[in-house]
Amino acid sequence: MEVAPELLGKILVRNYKGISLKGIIVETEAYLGINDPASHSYVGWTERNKQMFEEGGIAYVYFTYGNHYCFNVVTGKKGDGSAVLIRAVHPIRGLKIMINNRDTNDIFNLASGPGKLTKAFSIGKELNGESLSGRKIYIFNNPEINRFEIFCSKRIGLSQNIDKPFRFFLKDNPCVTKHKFNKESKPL
DNA sequence: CTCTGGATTAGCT
DNA sequence: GCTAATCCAGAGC
Repeated sequence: MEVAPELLGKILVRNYKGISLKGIIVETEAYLGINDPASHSYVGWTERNKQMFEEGGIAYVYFTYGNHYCFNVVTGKKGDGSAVLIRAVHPIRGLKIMINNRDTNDIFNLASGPGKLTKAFSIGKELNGESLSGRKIYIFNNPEINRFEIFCSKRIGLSQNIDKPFRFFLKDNPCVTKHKFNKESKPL
């Protein structure tokens, strides 16, 4: 829970075919682990969610709706099952590759959603369990941006435990997903 | 083994 | 705002 807003403003880097794809993280959601009914880890350890129960610092990537991958940062201690879903980033480098991956040239639409960003950054199940301080993909502090307004709202797309304000985003950033929850959001 | 629904998106009305 | 697309993990039998 504490980690999700801290990831905002940091830079996600994906080294893909020798090129660095970079984006500023602008939207995240916290999934607390085995006590959070909305979390995949709520049901306990399974083949699908096993990476969530590892020590934090690795990726949990899963496939959903028959079409899309979602990218999470595992944040807990071993056995916790907690993770942060990266919902959107603001692309800043490697735009040509992302445009090619996404079939759109609208910068604000390239990675403005969990399925969109995995496609733009070419993140698939082969990165499930990958270290986030390794070569293929990593996250680092952004030295330039340190002032921005963080808002929070309910999490999107859930059917259980839907009222917790565990979605965090940079206020007014154009790459944050458009959603009715935005207007009922409030400062963190 | 079969069935169901999902941490979504794009495209149409 | 509504829904098809499209697959697989989890649950039930």
